[in-house]
Amino acid sequence: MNNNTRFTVAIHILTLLAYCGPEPLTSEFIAGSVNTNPVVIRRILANLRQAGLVSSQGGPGGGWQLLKAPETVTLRQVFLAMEETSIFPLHSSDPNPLCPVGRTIQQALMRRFQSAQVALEQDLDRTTIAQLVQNVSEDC
Amino acid sequence: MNNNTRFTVAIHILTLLAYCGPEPLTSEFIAGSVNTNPVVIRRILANLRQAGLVSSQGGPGGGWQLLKAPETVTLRQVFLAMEETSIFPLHSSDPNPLCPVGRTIQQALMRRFQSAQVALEQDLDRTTIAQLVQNVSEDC
DNA sequence: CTTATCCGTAACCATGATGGTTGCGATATT
DNA sequence: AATATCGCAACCATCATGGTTACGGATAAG
Repeated sequence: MNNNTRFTVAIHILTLLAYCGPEPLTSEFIAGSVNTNPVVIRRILANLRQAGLVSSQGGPGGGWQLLKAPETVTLRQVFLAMEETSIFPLHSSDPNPLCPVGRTIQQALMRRFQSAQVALEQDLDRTTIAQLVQNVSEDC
Repeated sequence: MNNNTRFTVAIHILTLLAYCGPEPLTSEFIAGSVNTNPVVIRRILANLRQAGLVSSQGGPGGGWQLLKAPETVTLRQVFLAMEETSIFPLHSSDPNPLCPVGRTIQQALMRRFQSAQVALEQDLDRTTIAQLVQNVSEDC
């Protein structure tokens, strides 16, 4: 499965935005919590903005804000905002079309993988950013 | 999510073994269907053997055979045999422990991701190698 | 209007994962 | 003995990923 941490960081960012209240947070501040470079944060936030989850504002006092109530943002929405392709990639080189299995396996797998991804997304849809904020607060 | 094709190739191999009947198939023959190098095939088959799904035999006339009826082998078993770590990796560098969110987010995420993975596996468990063989046959 | 912030984005780099390849020893069949 | 096949280590090219620098543009504060 995918080996990048963008989904994890995206959730982290949104949880932080929800936790720290309505004031805008700068990418530098967020990077301090995530422990990475501000540009990495902005790259991910660009996707979240494209998905309508956050807005950005330049200049002093600027930064990033949530556009939706944390109760209404599910992990599924975040997952989709990251534009991951498929959770399971197919063959790196196309299989042998002269083999009955090679000729047909990819189409069959695409259907199965799609089904699995739907199941995954349905589970992700059951968790909201608000719930994660709740978790953090409990831990204090 | 993970970006490797081992799961896909593993399913391909097992489907081929089930489709081509009980005679052993060589890694070279399998590689011809998958369109890759025999060593790549053997690497994946080593995992499947470790999981008790196939057996291997050296020497002329040797090769690989299924150890279980295709009706009893689900995609979940294949998935687990590949020993993928977690479908969603956590941060590459640990988040800031001085931040309330950074300090607690990983544990919360591990729980959520675990839940999502269970949902995924449950869906994978609904498909057997026999069903994939059926798909191939229909297509002929 | 000038200055200090802050975002937006391109470009580059180091690192690691992945798949492909070669080589050779071990094993089993004939 | 000869052949076919696995087992496995070693190496390599390619690519994805995250980190970093750099710089232009926009905006708020004074």
